Amino acid sequence: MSLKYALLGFLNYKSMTGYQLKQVFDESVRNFWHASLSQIYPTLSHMKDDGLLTLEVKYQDSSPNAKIYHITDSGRAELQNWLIEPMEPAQHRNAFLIKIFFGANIDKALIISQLNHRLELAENNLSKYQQIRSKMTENHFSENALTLFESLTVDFGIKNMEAVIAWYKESIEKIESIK
Amino acid sequence: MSLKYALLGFLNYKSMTGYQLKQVFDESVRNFWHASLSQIYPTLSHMKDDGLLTLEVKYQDSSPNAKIYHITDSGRAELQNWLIEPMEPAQHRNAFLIKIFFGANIDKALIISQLNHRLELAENNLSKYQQIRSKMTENHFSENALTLFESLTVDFGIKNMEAVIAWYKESIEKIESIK
DNA sequence: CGCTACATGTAATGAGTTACATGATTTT
DNA sequence: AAAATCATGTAACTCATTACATGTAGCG
Repeated sequence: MSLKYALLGFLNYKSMTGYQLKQVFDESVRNFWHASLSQIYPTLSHMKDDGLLTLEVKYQDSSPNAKIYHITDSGRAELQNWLIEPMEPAQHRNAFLIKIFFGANIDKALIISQLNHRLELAENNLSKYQQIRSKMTENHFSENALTLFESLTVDFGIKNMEAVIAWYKESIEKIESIK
Repeated sequence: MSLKYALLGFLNYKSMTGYQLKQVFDESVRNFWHASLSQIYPTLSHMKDDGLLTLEVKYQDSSPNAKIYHITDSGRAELQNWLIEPMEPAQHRNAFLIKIFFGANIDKALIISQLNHRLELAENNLSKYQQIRSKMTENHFSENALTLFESLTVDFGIKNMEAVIAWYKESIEKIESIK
């Protein structure tokens, strides 16, 4: 369960509500980690039970009471341990490659159009990531440890999109050239 | 549930037992899809209930009876539909990038050693994939539609490993250069 | 008048992992 | 004698998605 560690990471920077954590997720790590509110809320509550967080309730008239979570020493230790301890690379499943693997079963034009669709999406993603990266450079991001690491995750996205874009293009050509 | 479609894909080529399907998986698509026997068996049984497969029991003395599954017309149609219909790209989670994102919280040497470990693994994977690819070329693979698609999945793995290897190397350099 | 933001959850379902259970035959 | 191969499963658990449920305030 890495959601736990991502939550600890953000709460280590600043105490927040589940709702705010969702926003922070969506602004920063959405491209490689996403979590819904209906997953965040019970996870926070469970982490509180485990002593990783404490809860401060802020009473409000207009909205339901906001539950502000604070990281505890125990939570900080848990985060540290997770960051320090090496973990084996996850074996990602790729359903699209299953489709490609069995691609000979359908008309090649139908595969090519799916590849083209994904090529377009990947090109959009790439330019989105490149824009994020440019802004980081403008803002003198990645000149200190704190921001360097954030910029590396964007670089990962860029490298990845470049690789899949090249693969989409080559694959389309190869499939077109076969009789 | 893509396991279902992967099973249909293989059973479309040849009728098999769950045990044999596991072997076929491990020999061909393991690098982008893996399934355990304890997941395959109930899935096959469920697919049979749904009319996608029929069951032929082969009585044996030495081992438990082998259950050979055959794809039905309905199963073939389901496979076709899935192959034809476009699907949105999955949003993969990457726990390691979460670690990198919060990397400033720990000693940089501990991050670098994790990056180096993964770099080594990725280089091993790359050469493994390249060997598979060479054998395919030797065997005149990828000269017809049936084998071309299989070779494309290997090319994907190669492109991907090359990209992450470059990222690992750049990241290590950047982290080392920061004070 | 409807949409978005704020703010919280529960319940059901699906997908996958890990542990447990059985047992003969063949290979090292 | 131990390990691998053949061959089947069940049960408990984790992680994540989707649907459902509630309600105010402010903006256009």
